[in-house]
Amino acid sequence: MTTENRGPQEAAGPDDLHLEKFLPYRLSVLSNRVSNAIAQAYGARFDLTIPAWRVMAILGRFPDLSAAELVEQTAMDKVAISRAVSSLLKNDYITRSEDPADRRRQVLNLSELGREVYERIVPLAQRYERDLMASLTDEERRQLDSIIEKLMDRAQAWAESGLMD
Amino acid sequence: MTTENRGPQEAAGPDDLHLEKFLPYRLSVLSNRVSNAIAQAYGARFDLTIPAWRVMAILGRFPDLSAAELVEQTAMDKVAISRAVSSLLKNDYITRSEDPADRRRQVLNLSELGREVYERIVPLAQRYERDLMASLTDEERRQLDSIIEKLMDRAQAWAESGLMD
DNA sequence: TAACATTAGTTTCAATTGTAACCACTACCG
DNA sequence: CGGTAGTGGTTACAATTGAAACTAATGTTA
Repeated sequence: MTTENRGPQEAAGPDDLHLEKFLPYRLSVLSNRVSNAIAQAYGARFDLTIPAWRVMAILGRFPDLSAAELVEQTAMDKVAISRAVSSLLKNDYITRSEDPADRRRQVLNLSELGREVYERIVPLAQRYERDLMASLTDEERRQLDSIIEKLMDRAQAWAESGLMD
Repeated sequence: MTTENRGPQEAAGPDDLHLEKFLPYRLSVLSNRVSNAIAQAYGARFDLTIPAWRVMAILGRFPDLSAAELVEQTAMDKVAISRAVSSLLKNDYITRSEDPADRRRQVLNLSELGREVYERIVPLAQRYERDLMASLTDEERRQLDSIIEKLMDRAQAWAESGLMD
């Protein structure tokens, strides 16, 4: 019932696309598997979505950011940030205060409660990451780091100049 | 106005999470950048969503699959497949015929038109992939391949056994 | 300082996605 | 056979997401 053993019916020519070898596809499957597993772990425990957790993760390291600065840091778009912020406010995980110097700007921070949650999630997230990393050698970890960097730059370049249109 | 030069206000302790170094996060950003860029290229030209294109990519190589077999091949869920299939039928990119041996089962194939589109998209997708790969050395490409394989297996293991709960 | 452009953030509405319930059919078991 | 369990696939409905319009404040120019 699997397609692996359909042998003769396979119709791949030289110009065919082998989805299972196609990097963008593999990245997508890998990324979804990993993110969903982790999100399930903290989502269930603390009522957090992925975007909300990302906002907390950034605010945990960089206090006093505005929504626009979160956009920069997270590569999320401003609507997603706005929604994450309002759900975090509802949970009392963050606080928001006006910047007197620019009354459009809102300064965000983890609340007491938010920091407690943050400090419980961090080790949990790190546990998943360590578990992933444990399947690699030191050497491979270094390689992966530099490879991701390169791919990221390349993909970034596409976005900036309609290069591939 | 960037957060890079906020220097002294950074509050990272030893147990903090450095999102920008956190593998799951980096994978997610990379994967989204890459997939979105490519999807934009073929989506605009041929009115295809990512799931629909994936279905075509598989049918291009493996004719006569059922929806369930597509689920296996693509790691998409059956609702997504069902929707992709119905949109592809609407576009006349695929054909569907009943399996007389099991009347629940529907046999899917690229139509004439679908195959034409497929054959125009394949090189386009490959161009993006090659462009990505071109930023790596041969050695790095091999490394990446094997690293992804390992990470995939690990993440798969999470799903199968509630290992990390 | 009036007019216009820009920036911060939110709201709205439509499209996409995920979960669960559902029909139709086949397989198994007494 | 008749009943029940399992499979293939779709539908329905709720939650998520994205694009664009909008409000409010600041900055800029004449």
